[in-house]
Amino acid sequence: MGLKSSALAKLGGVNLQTIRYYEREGLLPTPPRLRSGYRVFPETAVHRVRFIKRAQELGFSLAEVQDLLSIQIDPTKECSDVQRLAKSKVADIESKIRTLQSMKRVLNKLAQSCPGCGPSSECPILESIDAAGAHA
Amino acid sequence: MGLKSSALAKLGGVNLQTIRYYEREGLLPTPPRLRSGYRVFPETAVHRVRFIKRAQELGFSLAEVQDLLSIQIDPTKECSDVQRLAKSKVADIESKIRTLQSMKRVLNKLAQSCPGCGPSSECPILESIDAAGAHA
DNA sequence: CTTGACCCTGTACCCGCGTATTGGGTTTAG
DNA sequence: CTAAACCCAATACGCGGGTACAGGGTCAAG
Repeated sequence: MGLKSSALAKLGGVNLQTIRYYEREGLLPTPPRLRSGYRVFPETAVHRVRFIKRAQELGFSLAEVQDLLSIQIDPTKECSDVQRLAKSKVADIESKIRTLQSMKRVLNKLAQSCPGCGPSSECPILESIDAAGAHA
Repeated sequence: MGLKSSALAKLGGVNLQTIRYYEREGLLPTPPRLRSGYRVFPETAVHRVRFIKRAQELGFSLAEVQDLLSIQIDPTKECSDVQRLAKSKVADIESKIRTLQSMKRVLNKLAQSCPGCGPSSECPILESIDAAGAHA
């Protein structure tokens, strides 16, 4: 019963150092210790580690994961609080997507303007980056 | 004739420190110095600084900007080399977009599954992140 | 009793891209 | 002549999310 740090790391799919890092950052509750000083985590900590990793995959920063966790724990918090965070993260992601799409659009236009042959000194791509004018 | 560091910074729209940083990183050619040690950049350096900033806006890292610049300078390099870099950057961006879109899709599904009311302890969003199973 | 596998703390380091600070030397206008 | 405004080099710091290393204690098997 109870997991030592490296067991938790293994089960959670993360590095041992990461466990300690998460504890320092307050993402994992401070575990009790054996008289030797060894940490003993409850089994539920595996759950917690996986929660963190999965929330990260959804685009949440560790600070935001903190928020999610504290909402989860605080009984006065509501589902709507969670939903608000989720929606704001979606907006966040959408804005990143828009930025990337505009980069892609410009790059594609540049790539098309280039014949793909000839000396680089006359490459329209480079010239166009050089001539950095107004470009909606 | 010739620009001192801070003049170049102003014209290039960057911080003075950034100019020195770019020089250290080899993005700006080593400028000649006055006997006082002051750098004197040619006017064309403004061009260079703007090139760097614009390439960054298109998603290129400074290391990649290096590549672009060395292609631009090397007369044996061809337009096709530039085009290759541009296309691979587009692929790069597309992959980032796909990742973000999949995050967004999952988050939206989660947000929809949440009634927006009730205690956070029963929030389907949190439960779903918790239950981190296989999720294409 | 020793060896090896494990755990601890504290500290330093990594990535990219700068920015700030400290402690000087220079140049120029008044 | 002096003070402001500028330049220099070297170094440290910031973000986010870890990772590595050094120098120790601990625990189980043989």
